[in-house]
Amino acid sequence: MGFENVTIKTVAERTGFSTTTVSRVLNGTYRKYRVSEITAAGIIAEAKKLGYIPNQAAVNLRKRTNNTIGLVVPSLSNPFFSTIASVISKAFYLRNYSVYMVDCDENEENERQILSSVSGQNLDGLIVIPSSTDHKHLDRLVAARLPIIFIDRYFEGLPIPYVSTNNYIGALTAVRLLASRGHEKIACIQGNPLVISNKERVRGYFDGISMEGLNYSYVSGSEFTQQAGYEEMNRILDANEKPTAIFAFSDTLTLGVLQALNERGLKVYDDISLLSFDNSRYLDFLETPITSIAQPVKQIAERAVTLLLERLDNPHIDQESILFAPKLIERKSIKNLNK
Amino acid sequence: MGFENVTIKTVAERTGFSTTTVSRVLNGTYRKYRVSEITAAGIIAEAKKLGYIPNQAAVNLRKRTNNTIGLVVPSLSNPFFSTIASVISKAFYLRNYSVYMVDCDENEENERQILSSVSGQNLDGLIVIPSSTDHKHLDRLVAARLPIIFIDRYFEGLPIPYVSTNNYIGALTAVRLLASRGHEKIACIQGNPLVISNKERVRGYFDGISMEGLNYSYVSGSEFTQQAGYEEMNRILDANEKPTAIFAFSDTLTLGVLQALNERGLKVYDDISLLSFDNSRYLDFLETPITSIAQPVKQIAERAVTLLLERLDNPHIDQESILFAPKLIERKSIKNLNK
DNA sequence: GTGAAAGCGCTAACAA
DNA sequence: TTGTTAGCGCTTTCAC
Repeated sequence: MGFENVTIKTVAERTGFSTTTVSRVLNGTYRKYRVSEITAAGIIAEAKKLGYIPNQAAVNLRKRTNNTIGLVVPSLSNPFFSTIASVISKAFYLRNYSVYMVDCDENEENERQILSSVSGQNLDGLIVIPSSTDHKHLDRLVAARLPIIFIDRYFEGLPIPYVSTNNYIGALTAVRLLASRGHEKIACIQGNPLVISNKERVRGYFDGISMEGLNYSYVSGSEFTQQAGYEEMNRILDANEKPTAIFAFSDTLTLGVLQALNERGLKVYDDISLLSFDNSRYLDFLETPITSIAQPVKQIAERAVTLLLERLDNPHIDQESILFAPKLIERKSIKNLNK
Repeated sequence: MGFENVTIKTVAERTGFSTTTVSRVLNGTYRKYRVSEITAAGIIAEAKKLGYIPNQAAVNLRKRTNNTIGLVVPSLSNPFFSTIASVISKAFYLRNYSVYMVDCDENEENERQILSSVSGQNLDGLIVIPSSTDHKHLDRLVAARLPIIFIDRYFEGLPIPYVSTNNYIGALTAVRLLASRGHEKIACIQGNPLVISNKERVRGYFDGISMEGLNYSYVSGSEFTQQAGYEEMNRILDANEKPTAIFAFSDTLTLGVLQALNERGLKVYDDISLLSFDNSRYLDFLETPITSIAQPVKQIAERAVTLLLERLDNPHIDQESILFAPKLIERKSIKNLNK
């Protein structure tokens, strides 16, 4: 830092007590050792006067724990993830935990590296929204019994609790709603195809298609960005067989869809129906308000916090994963073709 | 962690070299000490086999530095801040720095506490978007010569470089544009009134009003949230003297404005003109696309990174603060009253 | 080219 | 009620 040389030793010398006593007082365990209140008060006063601040590295090295949890997210520039990060960060702060947060940029290799160095940080636990397809790089951490909770994306082979939305039901609901309005050609634009939340939506999409006995299906897309949505939508509009409805797997994708539509002077509802995932606040105010599948983002984040906290308290607790129910928010982007 | 007992000592025992040599090899300084390549290769191989991961707490304690920078943000749930956080996090990751990120929840007291404990973390530097009005709690860090960079918000009394948008010019431009379209009653809805970026916008607003010789002015608002925007807009609509144009200081506020308007069946442009700050992507696709003042968010974040990195390299460098020019993005939310 | 030894600041047995 | 002592894992001076 700079001239942070005030240590317990300094305080010990100035008060005439041993470093042990000073340490006990200053880390709050002194009652347990029945240090007299008067001694404690003196030490605390002196520490304050000196501007003593405990060196966390020393504490960490000694106690082999940090009061810090790690939070690994794919990308903070995606509102879905940054909202989660915000909730988690605040929740742990309130409980005197630090959060060591890393943005993987939706990149598997980054995630691997980050997680491989994570054990060097002596973290107490980890909340991760994986960017990765497999979990080899996690196995070591799991074996070391580091408490981990997954959000949004998870690995079915791993005995690690996860919290997410029931994406399958969400997509199924979406498709069936569209079908009930007479849509027979429903195309979907996916995000990251490697990730389970996306895969589950695809599965729900196909099951919806087959339940409804439709014989058109179309899935494409590669990542959850506006640019990708834009490109995919253009591809769809350039194809021979055009869908009557689009199911976009996120609002970032939706923005790209709208961009493509705009450029061609096409209107949501009149020219093509649209349904999205995420239910961002602004959907209400769009030219055509867009029907969407909402995820309970805050609940998801809060549950993850609870789970990790439980686990920190009791490392041997048995925990259940949870898939929250998505919620259909109807607006005005779906034309009724039943006439 | 768990059973992370592989230390340099383990590696030393297994290879027959001293911990000194092992340390030199494993932290990459061995060339300097002319350790033979063959020794190095053997040690590296063994370390890899053992799954050795350096204990950062020990490194930190010994070297009194962390390769970690702190990032203090008001709230990750605000897209403006989360975008910045994303850029910064990725940039430092690329340069092998860890980022210790904290969300203050736009709360002064939180920030104070966070910053007071920060020196215990042995951080190498700090990027902060302050939530606070004064800088007393920063003085100690400044005195300790900890490299700090401010983003968006800053303190003029402090010799700390900042990077932000020229908010004054942004607001001035906005008001003058509105006035040039014949608007004489322009109300503005502000965000956090304590924060300099907001204050500068207010100043620009008032200067615009007076330059244009208008005699109506109205400023209210308390925080950068949709809810606040909604409440303020309702207040405005319930007042006797109604403005013809609204200048909202962020897109989060804008959403609240639209919500209030929607509820009353009022239309942007036809019933009231609207201009916002932030230029979110979705503004293009709103029922009435909204004219906005854009901030170069990524540039801001990247410049902050560059400044801090420079400072880390050379602690005595003299650095310039910078105010980026805002950019007016015209859309269709401003009616021309000059007829 | 390699190693012995000291010590970063803190905590925790163990003693008294 | 308080203190002595050892040591967490690493780096670094000094020595050879």
